[in-house]
Amino acid sequence: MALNVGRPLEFDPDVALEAAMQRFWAKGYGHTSMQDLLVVMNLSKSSLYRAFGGKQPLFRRCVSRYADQVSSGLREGLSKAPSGRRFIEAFLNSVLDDIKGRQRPRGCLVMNTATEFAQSEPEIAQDVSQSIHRFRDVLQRAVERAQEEGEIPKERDARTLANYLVSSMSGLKAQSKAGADPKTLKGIIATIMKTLD
Amino acid sequence: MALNVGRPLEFDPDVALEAAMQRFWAKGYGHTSMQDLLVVMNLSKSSLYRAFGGKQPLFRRCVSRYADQVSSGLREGLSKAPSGRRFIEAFLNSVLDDIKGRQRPRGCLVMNTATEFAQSEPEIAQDVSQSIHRFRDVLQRAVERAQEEGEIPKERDARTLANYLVSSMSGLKAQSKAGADPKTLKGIIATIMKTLD
DNA sequence: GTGTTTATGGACTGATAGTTCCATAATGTG
DNA sequence: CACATTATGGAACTATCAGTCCATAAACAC
Repeated sequence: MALNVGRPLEFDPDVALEAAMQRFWAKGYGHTSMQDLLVVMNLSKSSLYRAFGGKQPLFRRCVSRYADQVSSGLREGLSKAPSGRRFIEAFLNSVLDDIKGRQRPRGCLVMNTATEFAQSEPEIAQDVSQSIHRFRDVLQRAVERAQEEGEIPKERDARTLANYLVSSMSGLKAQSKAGADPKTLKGIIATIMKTLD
Repeated sequence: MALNVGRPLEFDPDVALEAAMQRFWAKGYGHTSMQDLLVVMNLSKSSLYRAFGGKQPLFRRCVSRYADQVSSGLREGLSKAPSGRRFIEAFLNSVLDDIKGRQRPRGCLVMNTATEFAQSEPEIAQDVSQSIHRFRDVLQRAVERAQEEGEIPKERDARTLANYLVSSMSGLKAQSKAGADPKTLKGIIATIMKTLD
């Protein structure tokens, strides 16, 4: 085995990846240049290419990283939530955090990617689809828990409601990107919640 | 007045604009190059710049054109619909048309624009916001009509429900762009419709 | 210290981006 | 038939794009 051979990396790949992810999240794939990435990741061109392969491979790793963070965040949130229904409410309300203290809402990196590429890159479409399924699975468990807790009627189909919640969240984030004010968003959220009765 | 002076245009601006709009709709602003536009609009670079001013001015006219077409289409659909509620149902189901007979769903040009620019260009943000308000207004009238027809409870706030429907439609289009299959979309639509009860 | 391996910085490349400019062409006017 | 006006085609321009290459540097093995 040839481990620990050669000059060691001068940067932390995890830190660099996080910086790249934040950039792609804020500006999208097309509007992020390699120059942008080099600056925020604070490394040289050769290092970036050697470590990450190029712009698109780097982007896919960022999307994957984002999906990991979000879905594990959701799982943790669900485990700590007082009830399934309260978790769903908090989940929807999180769209308001995207506006507060930020000049431009970033939306969800996965859905932004879906919109930007729209099935034009099969590998990316695959990544997107898989990430969404993971989000959906957590929400489905939340719905099932809420049903056990008597806060959502048991006769509703949990899978369908989970898909509905993912779709609703996409819509909310789209509205916030389009400039909707918090009051409007809150009205929409309340309407979505009413669907669960 | 100096009308009909000079060499006449060799192309129909309306036809050229429609072609550009279709292209921006299918590929987004960033992924559409001037070269693409020259080909689909079938005119020379100088003609494009002289007639439309450049890429961004052209894009804004395309978005405006799209919004005009969609909102007048919605108004006509509402006037011909058997009921307000049936119109809303048809409106939501139209997301399925975006998939049928097309390899890549295009979504809604206005929401795609909102996602791509996310308030980074104030003028475009303004265009987007105004277009969404126009869509919302038609849906609000549909809700009010449905309320008069007894198909939606009168105590519901029509404006809020209209915002909810716009948001829901954005979510549906995002899901279709992310590769959701028709069965999933239909389940989401049914859930949205149930909200109106 | 020599050799091997990997990382780094910076110059370089070819392609393409959006835009400008100018000579030429086509119209109506006087 | 000039003249003013507008449109067209294509070359030229500057900037920037993503990506490659190579000489040099830093580590460990022997």
